[in-house]
Amino acid sequence: MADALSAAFAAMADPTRRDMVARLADGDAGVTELAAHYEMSLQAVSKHLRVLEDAGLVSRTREAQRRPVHLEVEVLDLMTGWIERYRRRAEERFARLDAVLDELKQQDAPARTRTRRAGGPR
Amino acid sequence: MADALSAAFAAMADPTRRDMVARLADGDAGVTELAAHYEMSLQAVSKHLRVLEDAGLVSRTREAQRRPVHLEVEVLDLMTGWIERYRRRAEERFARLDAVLDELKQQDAPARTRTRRAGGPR
DNA sequence: CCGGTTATCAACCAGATGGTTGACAAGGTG
DNA sequence: CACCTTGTCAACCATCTGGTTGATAACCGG
Repeated sequence: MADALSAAFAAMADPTRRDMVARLADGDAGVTELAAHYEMSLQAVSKHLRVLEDAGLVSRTREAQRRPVHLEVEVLDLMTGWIERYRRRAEERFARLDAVLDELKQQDAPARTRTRRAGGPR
Repeated sequence: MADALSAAFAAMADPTRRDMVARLADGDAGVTELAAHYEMSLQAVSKHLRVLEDAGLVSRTREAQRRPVHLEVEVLDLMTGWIERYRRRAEERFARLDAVLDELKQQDAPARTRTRRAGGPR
């Protein structure tokens, strides 16, 4: 998997793991405590948590024999940061495109002097 | 896969597909045009685009024989929306926790009257 | 009409993923 | 100590994923 973003997105691609993240947002929880909400073995839940941990989305602070799972928000920020970056680029482009279209419309309406074969902009 | 979020996150979990999204943010592009940037067969690129399309991240507006690929930002918003929602919950919780700790510190310092066995708030 | 460009479909393959069961380690509590 | 709770490790299995190659479809230029 290598890069952090791939691991993070992959971790969030599973509904069970997203639900775990949602629950952990409201407070730390033990593995068994989490497992109570899902119809799968404790081992499966443990594996899901390992995936989240490897992605850096979660940490297990060992506290005596309890190993409460804790949500880490930094990687969440990494994801939204990436997405927002390119979302913004796309939107700036749309804005520019609209500007050009407006300009064309204004140039086109008054007079149509340039030789222009069938079908204007496309 | 079923739900939209799972498909979206899964689509973004691949570095090649994220790179495609990044490029498409700067403008629509054809399959071959995109494929030029990757060391893989055209078919593989086509499959990646299909994944993005199935996730709703991309659309193919058929325009004569050209089938330019176009980035759709709505699903990106869906993802950031989900993440930000729970990120906010976690942060509100941290804020509340800090408040409680501050309160405890102030109560604790002057006098320690309540019977309290080892390990206060869990 | 023939050939080139562009893109998809189909079959196949190796490796990752999500689940199972069984065994076991580590920490309190009777 | 014996035991129960909590959690992980290991092996196994079915399915999904990301890539390949080969064949085929759709469209345009000469």
